[in-house]
Amino acid sequence: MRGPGGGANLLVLRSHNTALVLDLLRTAGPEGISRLELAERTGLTPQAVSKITARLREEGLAAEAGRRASTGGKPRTVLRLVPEAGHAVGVHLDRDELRAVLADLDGTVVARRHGPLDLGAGAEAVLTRVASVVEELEAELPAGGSLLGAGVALPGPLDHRRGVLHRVTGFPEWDGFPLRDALSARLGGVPVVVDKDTNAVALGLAVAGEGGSFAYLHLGTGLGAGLVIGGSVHRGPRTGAGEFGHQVVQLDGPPCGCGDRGCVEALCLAAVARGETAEAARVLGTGAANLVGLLDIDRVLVGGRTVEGAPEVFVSGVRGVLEARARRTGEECGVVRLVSGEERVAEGAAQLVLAPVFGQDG
Amino acid sequence: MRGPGGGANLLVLRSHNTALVLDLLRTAGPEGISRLELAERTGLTPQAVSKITARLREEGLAAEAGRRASTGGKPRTVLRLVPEAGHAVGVHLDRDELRAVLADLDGTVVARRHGPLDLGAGAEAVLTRVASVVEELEAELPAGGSLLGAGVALPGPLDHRRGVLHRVTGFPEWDGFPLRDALSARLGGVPVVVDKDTNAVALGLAVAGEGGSFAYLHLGTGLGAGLVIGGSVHRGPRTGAGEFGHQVVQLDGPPCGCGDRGCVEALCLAAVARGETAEAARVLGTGAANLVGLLDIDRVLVGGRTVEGAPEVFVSGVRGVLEARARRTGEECGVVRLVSGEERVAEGAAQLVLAPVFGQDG
DNA sequence: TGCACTTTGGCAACAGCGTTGCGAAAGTAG
DNA sequence: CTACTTTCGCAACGCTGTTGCCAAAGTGCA
Repeated sequence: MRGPGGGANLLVLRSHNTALVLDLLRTAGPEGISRLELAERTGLTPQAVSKITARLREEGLAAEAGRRASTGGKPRTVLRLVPEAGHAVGVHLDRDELRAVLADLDGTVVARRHGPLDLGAGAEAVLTRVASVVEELEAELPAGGSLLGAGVALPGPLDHRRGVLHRVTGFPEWDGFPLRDALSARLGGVPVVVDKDTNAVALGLAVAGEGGSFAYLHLGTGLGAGLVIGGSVHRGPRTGAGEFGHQVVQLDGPPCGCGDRGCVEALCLAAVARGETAEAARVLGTGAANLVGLLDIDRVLVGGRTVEGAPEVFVSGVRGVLEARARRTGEECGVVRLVSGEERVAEGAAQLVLAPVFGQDG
Repeated sequence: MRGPGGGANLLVLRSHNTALVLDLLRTAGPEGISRLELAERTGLTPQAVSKITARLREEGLAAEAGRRASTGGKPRTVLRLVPEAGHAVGVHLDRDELRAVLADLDGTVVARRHGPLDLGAGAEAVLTRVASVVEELEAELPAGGSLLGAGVALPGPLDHRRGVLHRVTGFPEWDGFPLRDALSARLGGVPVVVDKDTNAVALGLAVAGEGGSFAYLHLGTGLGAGLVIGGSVHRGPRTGAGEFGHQVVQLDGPPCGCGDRGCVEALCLAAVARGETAEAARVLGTGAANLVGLLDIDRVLVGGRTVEGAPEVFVSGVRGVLEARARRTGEECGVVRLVSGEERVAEGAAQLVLAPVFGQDG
């Protein structure tokens, strides 16, 4: 909670606490949560919570949802988030495919689009395509519903803060393209947020309740990572963090496409190509263990097309390396878990817009 | 800025803004800073700043320090921090040496102690020694001065949050020793903070104006790191972050004391032992490049006894690897700089107590 | 020397935040 | 039906930063 320059005034205070309450309402789901419980969880007084929830109910963001059983007195009134109070579009641009979802405040997908895409067709063509998909989904908004914005997730390294792409691998014409502003202009001023696909997935996981600090490692045609530290996505000063794939784990090893030698990505994919999946998993695990040691994160999650090919091998391989390390250091081991889902990136992209409402990723 | 559970009330708001103003006063140094400048920098209104500074002056933490030249109107009154309003003791426990300093709010050292130490003499003996040194320094407080607390920095891995040591390398009897609470009890309740030596150095650098995100790499008898991300020391959920030395950069490489193979520490120190300093620097640089890529940090700083032996070789070696990586990724290179100073760790330890006053590391 | 102007910064009134005191509402227990 | 417990809103309050206004303290020009 901080305004421009770090100073906080009463408006900042209010939006901070409001976002906090909204987040607890969202986390509680359809069963809802009582005012007193909100007070306990936030550390605010019950009366403050009452005022905040009264305002939220007036604005249509929250509503009553029945009552709890009595514990000897007046039963608690249960409140819930009204998910239809706001929507966001999430777009996943891959090298050969486009997926887009319309999600409500709760993150629930209420409409979807998908089809082939040629990133090489040039910025203008892709931009037109994306804009029309967003408008199609906007047309499916429930009556009276409003679109908070559109989130776009795509591979290459990019500047999240300015919404500018650099070096989308294999497509030099995208270099320096101001995707955020261009798309926002096409959409008539609708707010647009742009981020790496791995960051979108990591954000989606964080919002879905994957607490604390964790890393999402994505092994597909390349190897990337999304880092969540203390509940928020870590992007770094130049928003280029998460360059996991070109971490060197074999000094003077085999050359990598990036120009260096012995990168995790090169070693891992080469092992996969040789059919040595277990070795690939061990290499991946070594990189993960380095990450865990440096940042002391709680968990590592692995995913991506290549992992899907042999999930058990990758999970147990990475887990093996991490557990061996944990036995030496005495620290709790970062647990490894497999995840999947076709629309995961698009849903995470929608969260780029939704999460700030709940005080996350703002 | 957040209270228990994340909820923020007016008290939290006030201490946040007060700390912000105090930090700007500290940063401005003896020349001071005007109210209007404080308002611009914090984003608060001039009137709010006036109220905050009035309170600080009443409490003796701030004072007027002359006036600026007029720019056509009433000249600005300049305010400054009163460094004597608070002091902290910083203690550096090394394997064979103890250094302690008494620092004022500004971080200026006003008294010092140092002498040999035997960490192997056991917890009780060392505790008595440390307590007496702290009391000696407390006696040197200026008249009316108060001691805010004592910060203790030492090598091994430890639990910063609970103030408990684990595995001080080579001294198993320290395992699980609750240093913070034990020392605090000896000192009659004076607040005590405990942290790794590398974290103390990193914090000291951050407070001294080393902005943004950076890593301090310490190469002495071992290899450790202190990470600062976005202005605050990153310790991780279990406060074990910064295990830089046992990052694997050579799969199946030579065995390390930790039980793994190909760790940066082992490779680096082995190269030093062979007299191949340039190779040691290249290995260190590779580990640093991995870190820079993962976290997208701004700068890397290297130090420690081994580095002091051939500073130019290490700096240029690490810089070479980082610049080569930057040429490939197109991202700005994390600059490498050499630092030194006998009391640096002890000064940083004092900042473990002082920094929270200024809203840092709290 | 005097007057107009600019800039700083305090005083007072204010709006809005969470807090406290109190009482109505809505249950259970006997 | 009565006593008790628990929830939760209303009203008054204290404290925050904000706004409107004016005194203070300079410069610049006639």
